[in-house]
Amino acid sequence: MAGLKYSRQREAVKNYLMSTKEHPTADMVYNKIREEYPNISLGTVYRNLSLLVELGEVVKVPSMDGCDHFDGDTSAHYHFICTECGRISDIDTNLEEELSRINREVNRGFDGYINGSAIHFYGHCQDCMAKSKIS
Amino acid sequence: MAGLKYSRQREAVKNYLMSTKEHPTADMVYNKIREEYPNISLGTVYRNLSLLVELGEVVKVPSMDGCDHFDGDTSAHYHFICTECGRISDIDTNLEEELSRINREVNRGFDGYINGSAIHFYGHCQDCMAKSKIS
DNA sequence: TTTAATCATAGTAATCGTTACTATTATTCT
DNA sequence: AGAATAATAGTAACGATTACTATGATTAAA
Repeated sequence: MAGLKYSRQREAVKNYLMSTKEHPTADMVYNKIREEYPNISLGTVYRNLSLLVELGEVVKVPSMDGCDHFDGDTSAHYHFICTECGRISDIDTNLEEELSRINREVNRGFDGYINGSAIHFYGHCQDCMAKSKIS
Repeated sequence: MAGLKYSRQREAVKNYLMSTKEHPTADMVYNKIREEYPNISLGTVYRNLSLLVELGEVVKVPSMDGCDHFDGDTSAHYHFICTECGRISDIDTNLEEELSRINREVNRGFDGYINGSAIHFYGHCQDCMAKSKIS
């Protein structure tokens, strides 16, 4: 009744996302998977990405560049977006304490009910800092 | 040399955004302004919105629904997104202290340089909570 | 206050990420 | 093996946004 069948393509998408720290877009996933399955279709990539997000096996990451990025690491962590090059990287600092305190604090003064929050960070990545020092 | 000329349309866009707490999309702005200027073009709205964002007179707000929302209130505040109806509302709690502490803490363990962060909150707005109690 | 320069506009076409559709292929159940 | 059904490839459609172009408005100078 669940009706979910195995597919090589879906497995390849998931494996790739779990193996990289790149936070790729759908198109980047497509191009990577195409190395192994040259005629996978872009639609298949999109469909499997949203399926995996629904299943909670993959996470959708916000970005500056207007298109969705994906992350196979579903553990609690946060993202840094370089305002120079747009690259997304992981923040490893544990913020669960602070964030749940903030959630409680904000909930106290709020009409509705808050059950989650998202935080992300902006700045210059290591590479872009190095580059700007040279020039 | 700055070359920025006055335009009624731009002023209307800015005034509307400063007068509402709705966090409208470009299309919503377009429909509102059309009441006063029936043949303003959608492109004009988009162009002025990004211009105003560049000038820092308006702020772009992230959302669930895939399209940009705008806010004429540029003071430090945060946003709540209702996961039921998608509506965006303001959070008035002051979090500057907590957030700058978090920024410092995260910066300590990070390769690049963090100069900002964004936080937003998810949950059910007052209206949607009322509705779900009825049914 | 005409003139010249240039910015902004309306209207339309093009772009880009994403989703929907359809006939075919793969997986699963019996 | 065969029937049932989910997943695929390929393509068309979609919606938000951007680009283009000829016309109109604003500014600065004569």
